[in-house]
Amino acid sequence: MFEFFYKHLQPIAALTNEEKIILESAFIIRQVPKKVKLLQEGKTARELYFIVKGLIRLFYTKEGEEITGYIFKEGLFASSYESFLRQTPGIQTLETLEECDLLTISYSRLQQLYEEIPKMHIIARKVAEQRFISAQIMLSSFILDSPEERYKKFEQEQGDLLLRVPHHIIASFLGITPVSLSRIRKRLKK
Amino acid sequence: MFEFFYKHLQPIAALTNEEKIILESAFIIRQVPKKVKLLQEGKTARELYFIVKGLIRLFYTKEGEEITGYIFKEGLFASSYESFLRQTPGIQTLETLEECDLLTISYSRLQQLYEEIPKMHIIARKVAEQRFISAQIMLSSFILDSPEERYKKFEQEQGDLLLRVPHHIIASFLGITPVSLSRIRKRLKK
DNA sequence: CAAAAATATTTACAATTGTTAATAATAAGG
DNA sequence: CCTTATTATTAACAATTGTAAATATTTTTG
Repeated sequence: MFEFFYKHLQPIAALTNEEKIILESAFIIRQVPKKVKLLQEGKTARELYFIVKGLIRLFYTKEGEEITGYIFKEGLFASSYESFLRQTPGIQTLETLEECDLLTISYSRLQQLYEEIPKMHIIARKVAEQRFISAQIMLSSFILDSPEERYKKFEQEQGDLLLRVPHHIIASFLGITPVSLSRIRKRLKK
Repeated sequence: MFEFFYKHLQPIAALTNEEKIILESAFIIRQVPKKVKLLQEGKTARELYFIVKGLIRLFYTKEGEEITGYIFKEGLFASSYESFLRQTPGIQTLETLEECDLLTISYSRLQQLYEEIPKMHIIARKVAEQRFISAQIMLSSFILDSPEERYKKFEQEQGDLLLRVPHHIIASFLGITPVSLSRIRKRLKK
């Protein structure tokens, strides 16, 4: 369980054995079934999740519709960052798309960790930085690309998700309707 | 010049007089005319700019077209964050839209500042956090809203820019063509 | 102030997307 | 294994957007 965690932290910051022991006491292993809401819109995110196995999606609710904002996969820290970082209620919901193996940590325990393991600051900053850059790339794709181009890029970079995630969820992630996604796929097949 | 700077840092972190003196020696005051490129696509961003007066736009180049990704105004730190944070070449260009009064700092001088003023870490983190949240809000607007709704929100939140910035620049910022923006404005007038 | 450049709007048409509803295909649950 | 629920595709039509080109309008600059 933790080996996978360390493998992903390795390139960011090397960890000593002492630090690993602290981490293993701080993060709680949790198995979560499919379709479980980890965070409800309107609530404050109290936890951060490192995904060892499974998928979590973040979505907004608009006029009764669920509109996907992000799909977290293995090796990522999933959370509603706005809500978690500011400890205020947000408009995002988190839900598992598959059965998940998670490493969970609370906001308050994370603050302790910052003091116990100073290196944690670096890790947190780099993770946030990475997340920011990822948001920036997505944003630029919305500004620069047509829905069809956006789908093509998605296919190249996250094609595996096409097999794991219902297409109507991917459609809303790309900012289009399922109908339009289906048409784009048909168009590209030829 | 620096009063405006301090006024904006105040809510983030209070500064002592000693710290202010260091800041005043670290940041270089610079007047830049309109239409000056502060960063070229393909180059690495070596500087960060705090805007005291004026506007700077960030844009991408696609098939000869300049497509606006962000418009920085007074009180913001302008930069290509990806390129600046990672010190690697990026695809973003920065250009002044008006004559600007800037407080400029280099990447290396900023690293020194982190050591001279530990509080600087907090400021940097909060600024980055703010920028991330802003990107997240923009991103969600692309996923959730139609171009028309996006324009309405822009009008409410950044309406002042409609008078300061050419509309074709705002159009590309909203992910639409100038023609479409003109039609939306016409539609909403009634 | 006049000519040139930049910006904004309009028109006409094609392409794409949204919407709604029906149908087909697939997956899940008792 | 069959029924039900979920997901995916298709069709038909309306609305919106993109594209290209012409025309206004405004701003810049010599």
